[in-house]
Amino acid sequence: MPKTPHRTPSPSSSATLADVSKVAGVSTATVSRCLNSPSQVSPSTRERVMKAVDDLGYAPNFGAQALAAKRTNTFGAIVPTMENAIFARCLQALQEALAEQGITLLVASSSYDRDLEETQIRNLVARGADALFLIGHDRTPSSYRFLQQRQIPVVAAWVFEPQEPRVSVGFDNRKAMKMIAAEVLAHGHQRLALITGERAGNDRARQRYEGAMDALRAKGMTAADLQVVETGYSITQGGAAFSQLMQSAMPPTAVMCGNDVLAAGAIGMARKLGISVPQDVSITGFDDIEIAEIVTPGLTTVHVPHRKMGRHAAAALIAMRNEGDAGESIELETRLVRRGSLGTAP
Amino acid sequence: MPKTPHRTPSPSSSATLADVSKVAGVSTATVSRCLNSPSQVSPSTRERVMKAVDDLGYAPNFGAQALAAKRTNTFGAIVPTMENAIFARCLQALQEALAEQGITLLVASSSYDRDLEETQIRNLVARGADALFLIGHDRTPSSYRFLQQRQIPVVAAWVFEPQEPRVSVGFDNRKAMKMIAAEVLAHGHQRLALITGERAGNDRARQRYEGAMDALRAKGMTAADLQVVETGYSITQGGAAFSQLMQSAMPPTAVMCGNDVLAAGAIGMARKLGISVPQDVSITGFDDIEIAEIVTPGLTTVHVPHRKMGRHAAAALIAMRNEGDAGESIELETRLVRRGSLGTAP
DNA sequence: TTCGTCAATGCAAGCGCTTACATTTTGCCG
DNA sequence: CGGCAAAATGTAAGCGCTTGCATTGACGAA
Repeated sequence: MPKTPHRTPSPSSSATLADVSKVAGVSTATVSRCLNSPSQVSPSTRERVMKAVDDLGYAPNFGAQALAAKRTNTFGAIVPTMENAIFARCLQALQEALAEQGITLLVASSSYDRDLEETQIRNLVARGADALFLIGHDRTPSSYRFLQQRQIPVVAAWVFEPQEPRVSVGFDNRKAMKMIAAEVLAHGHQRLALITGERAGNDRARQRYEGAMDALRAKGMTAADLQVVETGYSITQGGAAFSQLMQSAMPPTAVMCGNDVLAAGAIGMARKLGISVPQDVSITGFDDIEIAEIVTPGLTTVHVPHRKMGRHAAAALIAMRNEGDAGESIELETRLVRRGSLGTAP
Repeated sequence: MPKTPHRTPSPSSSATLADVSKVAGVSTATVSRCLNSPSQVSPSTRERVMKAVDDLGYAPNFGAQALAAKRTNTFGAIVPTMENAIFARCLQALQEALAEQGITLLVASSSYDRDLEETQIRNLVARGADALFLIGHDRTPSSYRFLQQRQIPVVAAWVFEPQEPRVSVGFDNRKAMKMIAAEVLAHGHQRLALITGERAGNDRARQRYEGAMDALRAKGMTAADLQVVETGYSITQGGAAFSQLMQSAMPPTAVMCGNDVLAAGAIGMARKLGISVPQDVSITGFDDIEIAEIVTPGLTTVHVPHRKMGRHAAAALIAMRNEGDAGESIELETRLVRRGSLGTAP
């Protein structure tokens, strides 16, 4: 019997396959098969092995497994933030859909920072992510170079750009924002403002701005007619931006917000300032996350297909990984949700 | 020159250390050192190696690295949900504190399900997590057995139980809930209700219930005086529970909620039902997440030290891993936050 | 010039697992 | 019972990386 060079199995430290095999009196190959394709092992052996696994509290070492098998069944997702619920429902759906196929999802957040996103991309890929779910198309060139080099399937959500070569599963931000801006204009508002997150490095924000402008231009208005405040992505910052806007000499009668989080901040601040919505000022959001329904008044906003994006992205990613498929972009619809926060101009 | 058995570096597939070493004309050891302890390598070599790394888009294979180095510098965190912001700020702080020490945080969610949590624990440990951050103490015995076997440092947050052997960094849920319930009673309310998430498998929820009862008992009331609705953990379910409560023959004048998410749902539903808060009914929350400030009226709730828990947990976990330290529980303070949702009994 | 020293580098043995291939066992048929 | 195919199991070669130890080469001192 050839001696195995492994250390003796110590109950208080992590057991290895070899430890299990020794206890069960079989080879490591048999243990491995027992775990990965039980049908190849005789029931009696299987039972013995499983008992050893249990006794030793054995759990496979993921790194070693990935190294040997060259697949991880792990996908990665990087979203700009996990501090609010904007991407939560979509991620949840993504995770559920992947779990059905036995795929684990690893999630990281980039804090709306392209460099941090690049780090996270490398991180997830190094950890063996077979495919990646990202938000938007706006990232560093080196991120794209890296992804390209490693041939990692990638799907971008929250955008839809058929002319881009990258595959996206999402919606047309510009069109959607134009829709809600047009609705605002239809309510007779003339003095308009937009609170947006930082647009540099965020294609969704830029497109939404453009969408708003599209609606204004259609009415013969120009960039000068839209007061823009660019700020961070938190509720608090939304509130601060709103307060700043309302303190100007000629405050807007309608404040459109780049997302529901900023809008919720604005509504909260309005209450604090004693400004009533929508009598004194109208406020609109974007995304239709749960908070939009909770605030008073409810937020008039753009509903985006959170769960649908997650599901379709999962399907696309799986196809791309399995079939080596190049992947195809999918456009999903958005729709206007009318609640109380948008009223006619005073 | 000894031939290396590796495949030729192909630009379109992931490069390995060996590929880099070949391109740079050095040994794999040098490349490895270049990446991990650059000071050991001469500047000229370093430069050459770095260029090769860059050209090839090389990124180390995490699994192989962990396998060889026997440390991952990765910690894991499992929270009950990522669909709302309850744990977000704490996780953020945890992540920041760990990042300062060069540690990566992997986050998973258990959907308030103990079995799923066990799966996630095994998952993260298999992936090489050196230490784990968990919520509460209520998990399957086999989870504890597993953790014990692998000697993984664990810190539980959101609870504080000095009598438990497990280390926790958090606060006394029972005391905190007693505090807010006492405040409700002090406002003259007699007909009370509690909306709570499922208590089985959730020690925080059970303790909060007990805390509420403590306050009632102190006034000579009994379990019969507290109408309890147990439901899920979403905003929607909070709203539904509230609606059910208000439709009873003798509706409560104060509805305490197990957390701010449920409370926000209740407030939203109140508006929908045309019930005014706090004139017709008072509502209280727990946790003091951002949403508590945004809803109308603002939520009277218990502020918990989100970021502090994250930071202290990080420190404890690091100490436990490095010094083999057993770890010590830390109690943090909560405080009552009075906003508009709690008023005097009608 | 000859050492000794030390910084820079290379060599090669694993880390824990999977899997192609080789070997043994089992069950059946003639 | 012998013989054979199929089932069960074992053997051993890596997967990509780190690191203890050996080797090389430069430089200053003797």
